[in-house]
Amino acid sequence: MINITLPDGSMRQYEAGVTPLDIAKSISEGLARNVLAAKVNGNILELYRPINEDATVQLLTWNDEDGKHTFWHTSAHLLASALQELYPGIHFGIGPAIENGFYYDIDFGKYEVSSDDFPKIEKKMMELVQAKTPVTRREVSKAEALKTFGDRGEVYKVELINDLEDGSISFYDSGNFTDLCRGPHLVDFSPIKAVKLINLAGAYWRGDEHRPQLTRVYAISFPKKKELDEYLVMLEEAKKRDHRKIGKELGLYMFSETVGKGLPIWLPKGTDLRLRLQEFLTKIQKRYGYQQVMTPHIGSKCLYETSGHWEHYGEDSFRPITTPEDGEVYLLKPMNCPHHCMIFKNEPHSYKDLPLRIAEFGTVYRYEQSGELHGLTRVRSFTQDDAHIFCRPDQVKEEFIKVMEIIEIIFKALSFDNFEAQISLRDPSNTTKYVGSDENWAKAEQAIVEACKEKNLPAKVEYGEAAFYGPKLDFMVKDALGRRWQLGTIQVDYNLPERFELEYIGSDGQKHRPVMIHRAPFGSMERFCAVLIEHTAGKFPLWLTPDQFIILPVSEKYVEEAQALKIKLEEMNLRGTLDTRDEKIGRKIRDAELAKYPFMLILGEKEINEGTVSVRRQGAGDLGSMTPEAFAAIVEEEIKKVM
RNA sequence: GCUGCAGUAGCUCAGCUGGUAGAGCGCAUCCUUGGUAAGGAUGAGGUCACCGGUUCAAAUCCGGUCUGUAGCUCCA
Repeated sequence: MINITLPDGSMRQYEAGVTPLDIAKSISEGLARNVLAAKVNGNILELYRPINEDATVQLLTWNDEDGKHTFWHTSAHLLASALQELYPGIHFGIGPAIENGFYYDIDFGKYEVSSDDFPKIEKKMMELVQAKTPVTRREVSKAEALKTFGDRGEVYKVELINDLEDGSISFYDSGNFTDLCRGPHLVDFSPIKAVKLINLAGAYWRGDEHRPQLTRVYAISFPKKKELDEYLVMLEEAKKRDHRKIGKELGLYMFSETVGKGLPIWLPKGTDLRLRLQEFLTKIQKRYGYQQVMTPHIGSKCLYETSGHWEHYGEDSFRPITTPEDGEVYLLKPMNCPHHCMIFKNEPHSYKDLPLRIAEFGTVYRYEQSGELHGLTRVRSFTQDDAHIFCRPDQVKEEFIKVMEIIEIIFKALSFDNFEAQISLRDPSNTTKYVGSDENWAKAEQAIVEACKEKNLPAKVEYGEAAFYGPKLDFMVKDALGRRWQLGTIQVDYNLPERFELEYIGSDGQKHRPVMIHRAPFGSMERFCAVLIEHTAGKFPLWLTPDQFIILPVSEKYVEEAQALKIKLEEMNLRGTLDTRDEKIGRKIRDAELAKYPFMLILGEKEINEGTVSVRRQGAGDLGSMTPEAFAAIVEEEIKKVM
C-alpha cells in the first residue's frame, strides 16, 4: 500500500500502481468525470499513469490553470490530427497551449488555407472527438525518433529532436497522428466538447525572422459548448470596447500620418479627460509631500551617458539631435529620472530633508518598432505620471506604503476593484548581475514584502524578475471583462544614485548615498486612458467625464432658457453642454445616449413653468423632474462615493 | 523591422471576372416647433492612400512606397 496526500492535507491509502483516475473515482463520481490530469509530486501526468510510491497528488480539472493547460495542449494535438487528415503531407512545427487556447504552427506547403476553411477543420476535429480517439504515450529512443520523423520529412520535428537528450523522448499517438511531445495529455479527445478556430497568422520557425515562416493556427476549446459561447460573447464585447474605436467615436484623440506614426494627438475632449486625471493625481501627491517640476524634452547626450541609458538603449532609440554650428549632441528624453537626479544634485541635502519627492508629468520619446505600435497602449511619445523619491535606505518601506496608498486611492476612484500585485525580486542563485550592495537589496526586498503584508495586498513573488538596478512592485488590474493590464509600478533603484554620485549628509556628518524610488501609479497617461476606456466602455466616472450633462431643449423655443440653465449648473461646479439642433426630442435623446453623456436634462414648457428639469440617466432612462439643485446633489452624491 | 491582410466621401462600408464611382450616417439649406432612443425635402462633398507599369481603357491587374491591422517560442 502507498500513501497519497491530497491538497487538503488528507491522506489516503491505495495499492501501489494506482492511477490518478482510480483516486478520483474513489473520491467521487463527479470528480472522476471532470478530472483532466493530475499533479503528482509537482509533475503533471496523465490519468492513466500508475503511481508506485507515496506521493502528493492534486487532481486537476478545468478550474485549475494546469488542467486547462493540459486540455488545450491535447486540443492542439486534436487540431493537428484534423489538419493532417484534411491536408496530407503538411509539416508540423510546435503546438503549445497558451493563455487563451492554443495554437499549432504548420507548414502547409502547397495548400492555401484561409479562415474560410475553419468550419471544415472544426468539423473534422469534432469527428475525431466523437470517435473518442485515445491519446497514448510511448517512450522512444532518439535514433528511433529521428528515423520516424526523418522518414516523413518532418524537418522541424527532426530539428527539435536533435536538441533533445536520448532517453527523455516521448511520442503521443492519437489515431493516425503521432507527435513528438513531452505531454501530458488527456486520456482521449472526448472531454473536448467545443472548438473554435480563432485566426491564422504567420510565425517564424522558432521566432527567427531569417527562418521559414509557418502558418500559425490559433484556436480555443472548451469542455462545454456553453463556455465557448460565453467566450465568443466576451470577445465580441472586447471588440466593442476597443479604445481605438471608442476613442475615435468620442473624439478623444487622433493619429495623423503626416504628424507621424505612434505619436498620439489629444483632442479637446481627451485633453479634458487627461488633465482631470492629472489634476486628481497632483492633488493627492501634494497631500503626500510631492513637489512638481518641469524638465525639457531633450537632454544632452552626456546626461544619458552618465545615466547609462545611452549605453543600454542608444542603439534602439531615436537618433541624436545635433546643433548646426557647434555640433552639440542632444537626445529626445526617453526617461525623466536623469533630469530629476540633477534636480537632487542642485543643492546639498541633509538626512533631515529626505525623502525628497520630485514629480513630473513628463513626456518621453521612445523608438518602438513599427510592428509594436498599437493604439494608445504602445506609442512613441507618451507622458509618464512620473515621480522619484530620494530617500534613506531605512525609509524605503514607509515610502512604499505611501505610494501604495496613492495607487489604492486611484484604483478606487476609477472602479478598478480587481487588482493584484507582483513583487519582483532578484534571482537568489545569481546575484552578480545586479548593482547595489547585498545589504541594501535585502533591506529593500524585505521592505516591499512587508509593505504588501501591511497593506493586505495579495502579491505574487517572482524571483529573478527584478531589474538589474533594483526590486520592484507592479500593479495589475482586471478590467470589466476580466482582462489583465499592467498599470502602476514602484521600483527601487540603486544604480542612478551611484552613477550620478548623489549624496546626502547623514546624522553622523558623513556623506551617504540615497536610494531612489521610481513610481508611476498610472504608468503612462496614454496607456492608462486606453485601459480606462476599455474598462468603462467609454462611460467614464462622473467626476472624470468631459461632459457630465447635456441639456436637450424640447424645441428651439427653449434654447434661451437652456443656456441660462447651463450657466446655472456651471455655477454649481458641474460641466456640460447644450444641444441646440433643430431636431425632435427623441432624436436628441438617442444621439446623447449614443454619445454616452451621463445625464440628459430635458427642458420644455412644463419644466420652465415649474423651475425644474427632467433628468434622464444614460442607459437607465427617465429619473423624473427635479430642481437644478436636486440634480446637482445627485451628481455630487455619486462622485462622493468614489472620491 | 519581418510576414499576411487592408486602405474607396468627415465616419461605417458596397463596388462580380478591367469600361473613369455608390449607400447609410454626418454636414449645409429649407420645411417642420416637437415630450424620453432616428420627422421630411433639397444639396454640397471623392486625384478610389501615393508613385510607376500592363492595357484602347485601371478603384479593379502587376511592382514599389506610405499608413493601418493581426501575428512574430507563451518552447517538443
